[in-house]
Amino acid sequence: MNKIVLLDSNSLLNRAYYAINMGMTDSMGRPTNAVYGFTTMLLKIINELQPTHIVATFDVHAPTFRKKKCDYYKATRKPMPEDLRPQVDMIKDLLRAMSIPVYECAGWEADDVLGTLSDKLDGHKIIVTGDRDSLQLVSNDTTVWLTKKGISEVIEYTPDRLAQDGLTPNAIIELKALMGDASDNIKGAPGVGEKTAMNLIKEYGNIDNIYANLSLIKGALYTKLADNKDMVYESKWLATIVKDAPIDIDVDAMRLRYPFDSAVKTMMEGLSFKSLIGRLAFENKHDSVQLDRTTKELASLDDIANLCDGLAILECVDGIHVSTDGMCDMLIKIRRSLLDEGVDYTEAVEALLTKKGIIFHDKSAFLRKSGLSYSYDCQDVHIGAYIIDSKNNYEKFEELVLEYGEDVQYPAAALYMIWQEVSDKLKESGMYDLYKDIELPLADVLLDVERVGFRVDKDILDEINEEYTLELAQLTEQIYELAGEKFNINSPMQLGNLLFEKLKLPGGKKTKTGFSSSADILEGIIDLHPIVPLILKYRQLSKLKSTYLDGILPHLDANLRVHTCLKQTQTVTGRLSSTEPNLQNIPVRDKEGERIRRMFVASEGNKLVVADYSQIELRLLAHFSQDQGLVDAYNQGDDVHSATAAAVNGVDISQVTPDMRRRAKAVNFGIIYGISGFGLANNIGVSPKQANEFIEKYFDTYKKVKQYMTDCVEIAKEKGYATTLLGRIRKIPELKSTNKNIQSFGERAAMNMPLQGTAADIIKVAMLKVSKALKDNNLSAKLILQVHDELIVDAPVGEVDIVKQILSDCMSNAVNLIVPLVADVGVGDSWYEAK
DNA sequence: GTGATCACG
DNA sequence: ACGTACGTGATCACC
Repeated sequence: MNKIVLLDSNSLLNRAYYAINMGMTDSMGRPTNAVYGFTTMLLKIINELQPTHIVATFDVHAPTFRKKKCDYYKATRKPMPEDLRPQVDMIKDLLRAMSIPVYECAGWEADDVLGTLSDKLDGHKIIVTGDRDSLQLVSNDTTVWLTKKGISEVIEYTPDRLAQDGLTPNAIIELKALMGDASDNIKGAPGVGEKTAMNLIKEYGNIDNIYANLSLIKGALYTKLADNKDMVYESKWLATIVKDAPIDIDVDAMRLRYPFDSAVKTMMEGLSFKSLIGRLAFENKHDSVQLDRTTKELASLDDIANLCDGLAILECVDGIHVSTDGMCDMLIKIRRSLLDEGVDYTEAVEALLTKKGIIFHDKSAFLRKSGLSYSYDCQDVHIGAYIIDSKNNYEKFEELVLEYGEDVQYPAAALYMIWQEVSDKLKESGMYDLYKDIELPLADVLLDVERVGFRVDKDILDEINEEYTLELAQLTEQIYELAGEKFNINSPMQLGNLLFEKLKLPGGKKTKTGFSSSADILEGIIDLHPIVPLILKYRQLSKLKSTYLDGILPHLDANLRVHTCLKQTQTVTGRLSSTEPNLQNIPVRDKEGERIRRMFVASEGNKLVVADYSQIELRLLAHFSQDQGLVDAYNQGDDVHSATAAAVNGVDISQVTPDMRRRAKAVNFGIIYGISGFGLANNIGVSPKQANEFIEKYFDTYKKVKQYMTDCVEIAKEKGYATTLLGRIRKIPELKSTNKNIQSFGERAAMNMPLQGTAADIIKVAMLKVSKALKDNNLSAKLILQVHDELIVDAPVGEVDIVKQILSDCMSNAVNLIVPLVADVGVGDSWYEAK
């Protein structure tokens, strides 16, 4: 059966244009970012879908015959950005060279052309687009590849996939008719948003049925629907993609001619698409380049295994085939030759994995996607390159290759060359040990942590959710009542207008978009109007609900565990980051935080053992500065904030008032962040003048701290980077900026990096020690999370005591400082109880 | 996509 | 006279 890909070219170019903004140009300096993104997508399509036919559709910008529909659209459509327009012609030229026909129809939207093609063509049609509207074209023989996150990922929509979201192709139209779409100038029923529309469609199925049963609908919604019936029907007409645009269809012309003609290669060379050329196949190759051993046709598993000894290229396996996404033609050739021989691909991959000395681009990503484990000696250039320059995160192999100036056409060779350069740089900069002894083994620990996951008590979650839902409904009503109107409380703009214009509360402008309604502003006017505290409470609950209740639910697995992704190459300071979901920002501070943390529980029959470093960054400050006052305070086991307050105010530690301690604590934090009078003032609510006095007194008390801070900045300026205890560097080019703000930022970063970065180093060492100790003692307790200065272990009740000991020892002895490194340990059934 | 807001260390 | 605390990620509204 024919497999026909229909490209929604304008939509894809638009997505690509915004997704790739690193100033790509061709040899003549013309921007090529959108063309590049589009071509990448085309490559992905060819590799993954292996279509028999491809056709591209475009919008026409100067239609000769206007259908009424266009008049609606043109009113609001944003003009195409200046540096995107010329790229439309570039891609059309490229498509022509590829013999991919271009369909466009004056007076009709590209959507309509897509609709017509998908309706008239026989076979399996796949529409590739970034526009959700096309989902209405999904059918038994038409699927939609919808781009996500720019263009790097796609979701394939089939009728079944739509049903998962509670949708049907027709429902897409009905929804849009109800809620409208500002970008297409479709009005819908004003006041009906996504939620209401979804509920209506769930209940009644379609608009006709809604209006047939209108009497069942009560209140404001009835009025909104009744008053706008005509508009809703007009919107539906506008939202419906037509399937009979007047176009001549020539199926044969759409047949994919791949490998492409060498003209395509020439053209891509002109566009400077070096990396893409290596991943596409061309006919009539008259390469002057000598093929090396990495690109020759491979015949057997032995060949692969031999070749990959010490030189391999694994990034992404899903199920039974190695994806070539981000990878090389060598793998394509391996696949082809193996398939020709009838060899099982899993076997081939496993054969590769018996080899030691493999160089991975990104081992973690590979193992994550494949579900495999790999514990032999290996190297990882993604991690290596991150350590060399933590600002860059080369998640895509091509980006890494581009950065290191290698040739993507021979990816295995490129990877090998990059590894050579990375390891040289690591050794030169004294960071090879950090790489080899800490970061590389840590990657395996992190993967284990992810795979074990954190148990969530769904009953508690549901209970809190129910309660919040109720309370939010009540708050909403009260807020509307006090405001005298309904509005979207979640909209900072609408809220600002209400508070500061309608209610004329003081607070004025603060952001460039309008009034600021942030919590600290609202706190300042909390007594001036009864609506303010209600809004604060609403904000709090809706934040908690959307992020930590509704936001966690989709991440629960069948065993009610969440598996966060701990990224090792994300932050500039060396910290980890946690995503999908972020388990490093689970609320803790007040009563509601307590309730949320009660959801996070130990496995059946287990306890959570939680250990966190006590003031690790401040202890590091004492260590680095060697300030006697600070060092003594820690060695004597004093409460350091109180000791600071006493020293700064010149009183005995017993005379320190809570307020003095609070301010001293704020100054201590300020020091860690690279103090500024303004910042401190903002934080503790005093005048900048007063704040500056605090700082002055602090530095007077801890003279060597001041010296240390000054030295940090000076050394960083001289070297261009700041360092940590274990030699990790953070490049700080901002220090060279002529813009004073940017330079000041660089200075604060230079003061902060040794503290925050060293703390990150230390807990990484502790994690390795803990992980090893748990294994060495044959414990089934598992490390399940790190939150910057805190480690969480899920341990059988019988192992709790030894785990407490292990955590405390490993953390305290991770490194040797001139002050004690203390870790407090707690045990409980939930995260809350254990802290 | 960007900005505002707010959750954490 | 400027604008600023350091490091993250998720959600929402808006363009």
